[in-house]
Amino acid sequence: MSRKILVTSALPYANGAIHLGHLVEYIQTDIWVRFQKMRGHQCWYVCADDTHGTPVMLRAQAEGITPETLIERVHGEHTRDFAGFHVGFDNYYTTHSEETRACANEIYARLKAAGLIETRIVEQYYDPLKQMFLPDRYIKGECPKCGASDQYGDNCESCGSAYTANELKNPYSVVSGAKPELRQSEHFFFRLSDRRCQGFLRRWTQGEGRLQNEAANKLQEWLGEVGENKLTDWDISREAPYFGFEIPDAPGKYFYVWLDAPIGYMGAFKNLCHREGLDFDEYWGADSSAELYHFIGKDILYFHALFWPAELQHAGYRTPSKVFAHGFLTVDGAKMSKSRGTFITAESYLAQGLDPEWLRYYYAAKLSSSMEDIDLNLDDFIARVNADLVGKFVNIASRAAGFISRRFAGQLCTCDESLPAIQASRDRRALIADHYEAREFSKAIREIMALTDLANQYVDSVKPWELARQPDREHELQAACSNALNLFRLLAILLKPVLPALAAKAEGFLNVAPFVWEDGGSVLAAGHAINAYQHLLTRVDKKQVDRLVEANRESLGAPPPPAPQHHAEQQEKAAAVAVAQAAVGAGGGPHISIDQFLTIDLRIARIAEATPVEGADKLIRLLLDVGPLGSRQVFAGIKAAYEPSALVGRLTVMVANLAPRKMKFGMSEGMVLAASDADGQAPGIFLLSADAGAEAGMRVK
RNA sequence: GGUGAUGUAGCUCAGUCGGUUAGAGCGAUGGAUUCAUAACCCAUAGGUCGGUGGUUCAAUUCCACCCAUCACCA
Repeated sequence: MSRKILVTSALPYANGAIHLGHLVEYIQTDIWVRFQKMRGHQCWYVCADDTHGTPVMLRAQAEGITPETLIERVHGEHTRDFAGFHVGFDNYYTTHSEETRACANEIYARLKAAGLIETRIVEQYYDPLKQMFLPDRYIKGECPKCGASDQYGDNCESCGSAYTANELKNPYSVVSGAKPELRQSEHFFFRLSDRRCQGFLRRWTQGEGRLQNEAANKLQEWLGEVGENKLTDWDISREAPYFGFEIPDAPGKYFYVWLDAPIGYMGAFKNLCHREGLDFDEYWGADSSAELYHFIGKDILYFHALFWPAELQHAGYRTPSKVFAHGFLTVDGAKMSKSRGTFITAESYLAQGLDPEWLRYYYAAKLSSSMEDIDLNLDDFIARVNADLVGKFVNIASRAAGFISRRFAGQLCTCDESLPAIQASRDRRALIADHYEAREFSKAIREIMALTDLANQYVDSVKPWELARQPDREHELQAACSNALNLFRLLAILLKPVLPALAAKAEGFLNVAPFVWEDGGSVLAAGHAINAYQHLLTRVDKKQVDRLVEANRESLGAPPPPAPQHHAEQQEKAAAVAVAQAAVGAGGGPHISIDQFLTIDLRIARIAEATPVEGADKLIRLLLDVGPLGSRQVFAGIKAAYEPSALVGRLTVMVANLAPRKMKFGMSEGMVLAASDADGQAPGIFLLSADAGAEAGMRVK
């Protein structure tokens, strides 16, 4: 029975290059789609560039071109990169399209009619020179807590504290350098907190198989307990100037980029419908019986499992059948890093001459249905691709083809279907199909490689090279090689979703029509003639990988990389975080200047009160007397080592300018210093003391 | 601080609804072989299953705590 399936991958932002992190998702999706198509289902795979928003607008200005020119260029780059990795979209479109605009307007109008759009006054910074409202990450200033300069509008790289842009001291616009002013404007909100949305989402998110268990649990957390409503309304509008869709009944206001991004799925499909003569409503109508799947990264689960289904539901469309979230990519166990050269773009991978199917295979061998991160271990990548694909899989064809071509004019004889290796391939087909269907690609690969081992063992057991020396055993030789090539064919069919180009070469070599899944149930007929064998796949050379890393390495001091695989405006924030982490990274590493040290305001503090904290195992609430600085409440995780009453009256050292932190139990306004052995070799926590004569409030330096 | 995930051989990972000697592939070592891009085949070595306690006749598997990494929340 043929299914009607529509599949999407998340839309990459039109402001940057595709890199290996992105490719996890597109390759995962593509493998799944190719599998569905091989099985004869009607499966459409659409995606698009996510083109709107402030970053695209500003980047275009910086380059002196229009946003339209920028996104057109990036669309070309993305299309090229995806094609290079054999990602077979049926349509790779753009959100900057009339189809997407029409869908966005329609959804907005319906939500408004349903009473789910609300107007509110929002106060935010405005750049008077540039004449635009500034997103938090386009404002810099001095940290309100530690005074560090050049900090972003949402948190401080220096002390790590979080705050709002309005709290920054001496703020300035990153765009123009001007001092921003606070201005009010009217924004539109999607009322996610509405009873209808909440009720619907509680049911929807718990739907059978709708989300991975881990994701469903996370959603449960976001939704809160029954009766409690933790959802907050979503600001979906932005003021001009903004690159995006103007809201129909609100001149000068635009849809926030994240509103029209998922709607881009519909726009891309609508465009495909036009081209292929498909019925849009058959896939998106409220009563659609087609299947709709979104592959996404775990970072955008919130948008796809809350906003998006709630929007669709209340705008009268069908909601997604399932949302598949995957984890992030690490390289050699760490976040991708430009300074280490592990922030590798798709373009450079291809330009350095690496085979895209090596990466497809490696990812497949690592991917499961869970949201766990996957690691690209470069040494393992080389070893695994070479051993599995070249040493085992391709080797089967290579070791049998020569005899068939030279001795039998390319002709095969009857395949022995009772052979254990052939039987095993047959027996495992259904299981492997289940693994593909369930996105358990690593399990599928494990099974296929076990079959590949069987095939090589078979060849070894019949020893064609010995048969070849015995003239009276010609037929045995032909039979052995025919069996081997049939085994190769069966394996190539099983691997085709992962290795489409290699499968195509195999089809050419075996002189057969493009494989479909059902072909795995048959063997090549006696008398079938194959073509001459040519190498199907080369080995990965470690030097190539080294060169790739070198080509992607940026010298220290270069601007921080965008976040590994985040989307749209989230990129900016992650970049700031990355810098903060790099600063503290190399344990014990770089020196700091005396000035940097002096930014930490250490003070002698007298413990005025010390009480246990109800509900916390490790915390003691301290009230510290800091002399002229007054008194501070600090929560310290030292309960394991100290009895609260024993602390009262003693002097210790505190960080007085640490950003206050709102904790479950109240504000913590600093921290006290204590020693402990990070390795746990010498257990215990040891609070610092001051020698006699020190007084509360004295500076420590 | 809370919640969750992860932590199994040098590497990448399975697995254990508690039960005799914990598995695979790669890598290493030894052997065999030469059809195949020195690939393949056979064999061997290598793990106190993150740590400490507890429950149990029995725990890597269950529970508690701790450590490390990551994520989310506040």
